[in-house]
Amino acid sequence: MAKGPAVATIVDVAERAGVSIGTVSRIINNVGNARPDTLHRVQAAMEALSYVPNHVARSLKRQTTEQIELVIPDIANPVYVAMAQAVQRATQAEGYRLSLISTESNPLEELRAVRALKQQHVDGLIICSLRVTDSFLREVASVGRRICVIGQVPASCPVDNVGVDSARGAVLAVQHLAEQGHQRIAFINGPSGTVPAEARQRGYLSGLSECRLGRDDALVITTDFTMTGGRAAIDTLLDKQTPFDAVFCANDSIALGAMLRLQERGVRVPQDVAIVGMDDIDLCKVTTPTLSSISLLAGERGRVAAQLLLERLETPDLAPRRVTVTPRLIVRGSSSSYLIREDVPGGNHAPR
Amino acid sequence: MAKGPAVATIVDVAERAGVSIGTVSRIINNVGNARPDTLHRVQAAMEALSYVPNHVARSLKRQTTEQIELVIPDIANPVYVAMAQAVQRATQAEGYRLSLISTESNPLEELRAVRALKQQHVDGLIICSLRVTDSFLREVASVGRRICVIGQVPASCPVDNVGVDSARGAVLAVQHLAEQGHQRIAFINGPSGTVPAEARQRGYLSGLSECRLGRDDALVITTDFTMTGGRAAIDTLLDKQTPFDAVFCANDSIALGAMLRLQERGVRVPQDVAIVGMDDIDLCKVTTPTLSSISLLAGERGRVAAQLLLERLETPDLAPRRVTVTPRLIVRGSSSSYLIREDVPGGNHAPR
DNA sequence: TTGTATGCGTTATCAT
DNA sequence: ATGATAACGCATACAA
Repeated sequence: MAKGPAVATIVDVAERAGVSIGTVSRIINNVGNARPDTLHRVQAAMEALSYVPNHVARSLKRQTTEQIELVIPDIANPVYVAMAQAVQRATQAEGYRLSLISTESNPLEELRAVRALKQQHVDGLIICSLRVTDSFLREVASVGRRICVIGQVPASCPVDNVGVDSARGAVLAVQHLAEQGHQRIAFINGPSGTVPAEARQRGYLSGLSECRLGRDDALVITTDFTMTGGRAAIDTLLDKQTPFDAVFCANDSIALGAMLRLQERGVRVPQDVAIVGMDDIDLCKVTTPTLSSISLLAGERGRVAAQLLLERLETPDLAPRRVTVTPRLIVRGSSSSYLIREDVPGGNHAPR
Repeated sequence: MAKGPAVATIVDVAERAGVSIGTVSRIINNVGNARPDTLHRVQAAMEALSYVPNHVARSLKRQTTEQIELVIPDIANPVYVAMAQAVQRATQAEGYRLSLISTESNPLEELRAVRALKQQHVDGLIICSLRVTDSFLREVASVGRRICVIGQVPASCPVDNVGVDSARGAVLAVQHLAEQGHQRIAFINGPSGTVPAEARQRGYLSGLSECRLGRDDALVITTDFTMTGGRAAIDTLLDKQTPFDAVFCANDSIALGAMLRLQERGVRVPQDVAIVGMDDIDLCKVTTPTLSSISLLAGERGRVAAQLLLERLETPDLAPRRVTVTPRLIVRGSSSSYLIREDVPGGNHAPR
């Protein structure tokens, strides 16, 4: 199925130009010298036949595809989009083509991607996985070193990886809210069982104790990592009648949904309830009020991952390296009445 | 640079199993029959060497990569993401791998993508281009038929393509607003010069005349296809002091920005000003109020494009086909006070 | 049922 | 400076 059309090969060019294929090949890759007239004849032949080198054959011979694959869990998530853009910039600059695969968190798709590397389909692989299972790691290990994992991998797994201390990020959020004078800080988390959700919960709790705030399980809600999830969580929280004066959300989608729902139900943000999200997606900058968030530096992680992979492709027997980036707090209107919105001159947030 | 590591080939397997490479190959592709014991020996050898077929060599021999490439202008735009997801589903179901390229509207990148097809890198190509230039079309034509263009291509270009009548969509928006009793309908358009912007402007104008509404150039603003653009446009409009009771925005990002800015400046949506956007991105469903929009059926277009391409790969000498989808009006809260929000039970939009 | 040999389109190593 | 030829790893037509 799906054979390509007949197309000129290097043999055709050589024939038409009346030279050997060796000569043509040398000219294509401009290695060695060619006499001006043969050069000219060959170029004319290439033009006439509109010859273009077959990349598959070239890859087979050179044992290199000049292609890198990036695997992300969900292309609909702006965080991974930012990551992809950073990776693309970095790899493209080095002359590699980047192909992007979105697995929709389907482990089978992740496997397919790793197999593409085994099959020499691509030179290297950057994979961002939410659930780093043992079988996944075994697969990764089996595939050699031309891989870089974005996410948490156990120290025992000798593979390049770049992670982020998201628990630390959660601590930052809680600290910030506490500093603003909030005492009862709710936490809307994603589905338990995923690595990110666990880490954020840990961070939330240790943030509370660092700030000497009491823990109240009624303030912790688990939901989906979506705006709809955030809306629902606020309804649950409000209907519980448990008072709260701030919410930390495990990602920005939740936070956005939560903020909208609070406003719909007549709760003012940030005056009545302050909100901090996590991921720092672009949308944070344009809502009313703008949304404070913990940046997990998705773009930065992508950039670093690309760099690690590119270095490894150059020098395959480097020792495995592991990089961890530190989250940053981005304060905006949803957690600070004193803040003028950063992007729109003459914003609408008057001091308290 | 970047050679792959040494890995078992079919020769190694044959040697270890004590059979010929022909036999191994036949077993791999389970064609013909093999005696149980040889089958077993070969499988054992493959296991032991953890053999995996080299996809590049296979592609060269079979003249097929089983890979399709999708080229979109901007991966940060939810519309293209929806399109990509649809294409991915369709191609994956047929056993093709999809690799996604985002050109950031860089014509050079589009060229690179088309060249990948020429180089037999991929079996087929779906490309969604904003500015369909002559040189682009020449390139496309030169590459054979294994391509499907999403967007407007002149009838003279014999290539599969799927388009959408976005002018018609704009008419729908204006008609709807007029039916709601609005008389002075502003239009916030994207940068002039792009094909989509031109079409939407045409549609807006013919919508006005169809509804016997006067045209007022003061009500037409040109800006970026972004939320920030929408915000700025509203400021311009409001400061002009030209009255208006509705806004049609050339895409949803603009519409979202416009709605937020109106609300910030104390204008109620939809009571004071109604809004209709275009593209129907997911975000429309979760704002307050929800945003009416014209769906351009991005997913549908992706699905159809994939189908066209797959059919062509099966049957290369089909005549070129061209499909045009018809936009749909999606009424939500931003243009209808009577509407209860569709996604949240007990929404907050009381009848007028 | 299995083995042998040739070619897919390039590149690279030899001679010339 | 150029030509001939052997790989790259796999699939297949043909022979055994």
